[in-house]
Amino acid sequence: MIRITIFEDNDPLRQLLAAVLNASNAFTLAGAYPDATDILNDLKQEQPDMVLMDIDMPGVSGLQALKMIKQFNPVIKVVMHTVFEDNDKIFESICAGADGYLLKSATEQELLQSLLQVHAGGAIMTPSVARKVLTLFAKFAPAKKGEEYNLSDREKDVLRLLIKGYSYKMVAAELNLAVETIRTYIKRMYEKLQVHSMSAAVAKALKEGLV
Amino acid sequence: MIRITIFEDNDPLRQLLAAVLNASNAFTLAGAYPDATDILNDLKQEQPDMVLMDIDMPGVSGLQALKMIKQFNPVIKVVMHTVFEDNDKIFESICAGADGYLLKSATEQELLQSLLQVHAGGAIMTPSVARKVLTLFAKFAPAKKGEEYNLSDREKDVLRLLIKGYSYKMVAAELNLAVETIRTYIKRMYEKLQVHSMSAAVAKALKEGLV
DNA sequence: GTCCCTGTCCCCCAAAAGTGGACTTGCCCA
DNA sequence: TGGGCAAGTCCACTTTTGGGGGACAGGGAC
Repeated sequence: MIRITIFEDNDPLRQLLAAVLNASNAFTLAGAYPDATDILNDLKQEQPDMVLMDIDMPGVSGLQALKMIKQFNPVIKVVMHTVFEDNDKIFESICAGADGYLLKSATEQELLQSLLQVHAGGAIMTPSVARKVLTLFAKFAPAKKGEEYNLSDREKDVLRLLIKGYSYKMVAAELNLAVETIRTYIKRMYEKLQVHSMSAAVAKALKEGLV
Repeated sequence: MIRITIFEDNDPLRQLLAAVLNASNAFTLAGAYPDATDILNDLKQEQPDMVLMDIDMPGVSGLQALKMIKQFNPVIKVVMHTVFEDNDKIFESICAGADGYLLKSATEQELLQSLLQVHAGGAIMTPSVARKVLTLFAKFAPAKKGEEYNLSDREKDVLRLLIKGYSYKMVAAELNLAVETIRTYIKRMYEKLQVHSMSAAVAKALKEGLV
């Protein structure tokens, strides 16, 4: 039996969820609270395997609660539960280590199914949320690799060090080369990248995912 | 009826998929191919609403095919289909705009269900893939932690321009200020960021999502 | 009121960065 | 088999930065 704790400020909904989970033969309710004010104590006492967390709660928000849970014990799976598809909240939840993001519009079947899959080590999102995640992802990550600047190995070495804030001297020391040599690498690199300063090169490298 | 085209080099599997899709009353098979060598022509002739794409095919890979489809017509939904949970391929697929990423271990029910949800505008991933995506996401995205450097508005302005490769002079010109003023901002900023060069400041700003 | 942060400006000076050559070594290739 | 060419090594010269000072007005904070 999977021990699960619910945080949900809406009384009827919380009772419904509790009933649904208790009725299933896979879950046993460890606890059900209308808010997360005393969450750490609740968790310590009940030791749930997972938590179903409403995002919008008075007092401690679901997001804060999520962070506290993951800090307390990252093994506890946390599924966020909300009516809104708010990009920022989705984004924050994911970054805070949420294991799932379900809309309240999901059916009981879907909910149970999803919770089981999370317990099995997966992560779940309703398709509309998944769409947003993928969109966000594609926007954030795509260090577009399209541009190929043909930097030589040495040039990339140098670039990596520049990104760490090294000066010509420090790079030279690090690579056991003369400073003058470094100057040339950088010079040629600037030509390839079409920049004229370290900061521009570093910015380009980080933004386009070179190195 | 949703028009769908299949690319799958494994003959029995392709035939099975075709049969399953044809048997459902939601889909109609627009085409089924063992490879994507002539994909653009295939798409032009059949005008499918969506594509189920095997990733590992001889000749044109599923990844390449995905990119071609999205370039040809981004409206066509593409669901990637594979046996492997390969991080790189997941990553690339997402960045190339895939609308879903299904493992071949999914049941027929799940497959049909998922394709329907994609057609409805969602995105789908098997839970294990979703887990990887979330992990990648949390790693890639915004290291924007609580680090607060208390940069003033002007300092942030300057920082933004430095990231664009501007020199002190250019920043001064852009903001209609004396170069000496810019020097002061940058000096104070360096102290706050605890760096000693433009490149280090730019790197820090980009890595930690300041500005 | 005084203290401290911001915004604006100034000087000086040493160090670092940016640019223009120049030389050697390989390697590709015609 | 000699020319071209990218990469690796180095020097000289000019500009830009970085870090050290100060100055002064306006605004909150205390």
